[in-house]
Amino acid sequence: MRNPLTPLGGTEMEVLREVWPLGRATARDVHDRISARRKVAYTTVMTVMKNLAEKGYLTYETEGTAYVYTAARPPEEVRASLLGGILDKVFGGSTTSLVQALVQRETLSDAERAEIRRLIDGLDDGPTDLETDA
Amino acid sequence: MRNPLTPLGGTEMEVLREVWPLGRATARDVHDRISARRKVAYTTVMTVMKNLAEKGYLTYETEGTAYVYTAARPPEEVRASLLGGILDKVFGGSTTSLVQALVQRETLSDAERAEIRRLIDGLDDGPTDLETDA
DNA sequence: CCGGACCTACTATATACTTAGTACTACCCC
DNA sequence: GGGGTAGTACTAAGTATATAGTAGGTCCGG
Repeated sequence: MRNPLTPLGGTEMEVLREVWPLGRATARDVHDRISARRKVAYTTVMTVMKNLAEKGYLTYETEGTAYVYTAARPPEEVRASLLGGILDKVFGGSTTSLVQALVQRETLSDAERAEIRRLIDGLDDGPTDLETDA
Repeated sequence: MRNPLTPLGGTEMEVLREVWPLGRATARDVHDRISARRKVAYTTVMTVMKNLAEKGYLTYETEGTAYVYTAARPPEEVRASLLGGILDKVFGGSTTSLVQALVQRETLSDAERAEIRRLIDGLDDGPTDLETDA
């Protein structure tokens, strides 16, 4: 596809999201986890992970005969950049328009509302917020 | 691709976003507008619009020899559903996580902040139009 | 040292989306 | 009515992603 809406496909994202919490992960690790949800071949997971490495989302080192993968880019960055693409291509860059679509679909709890308010007001940005009303 | 992250590709979205503000649009209308930005064949636009009709995003009626397309689903619904997919597949369903990614990337103006606050609090004054539906 | 377990590499197929060319049709104007 | 204009249908090819099989290597235990 010469002009995708997102730089990653569904399975690629699915794999990434397994690797992230694991820190270090082999194809077997990821396959085990995904298999708990749906049927997928071990080699499929391998191929996807290799592709993700080629795209720069994962790096790997050999450990014995196996490859151990780790995230090459922080999850926050990947998610932010992906969402940025959606923001531009779907919402014409309008942040409020995006948020509107978000609330239109979701019923937010009071806690979520409060959390979101905190986020948009930038009260917790930066790495210097490890306390104060968490 | 058997498992895309979004139900629409980049060009499909681009076309949809031209049709929406037009209300009724022919392939020529859309082609003219997209051509102002980038080079694309008229027939390409035609094909994409036909595909969008097949997918249920557009309907058409003939007017003389030409097809006049209109949106089959309201833009808000399409955007909300697309974003919902992203929310689930990328952010694991966490709304706050998504908003975090949003603010991490964007610097929000005070007006936007206020507008977003209104939105999440469900007051929904209707579109205050910072963007006029792109 | 041989077999099984586990791993990668290579290969292949399917599907979706993008892009565009070519051919044919309808219509209008002179 | 012939030729240009504009439209659609049909066709096709390229690329990305998903999916998975097969072959071959390594290593460990008996």
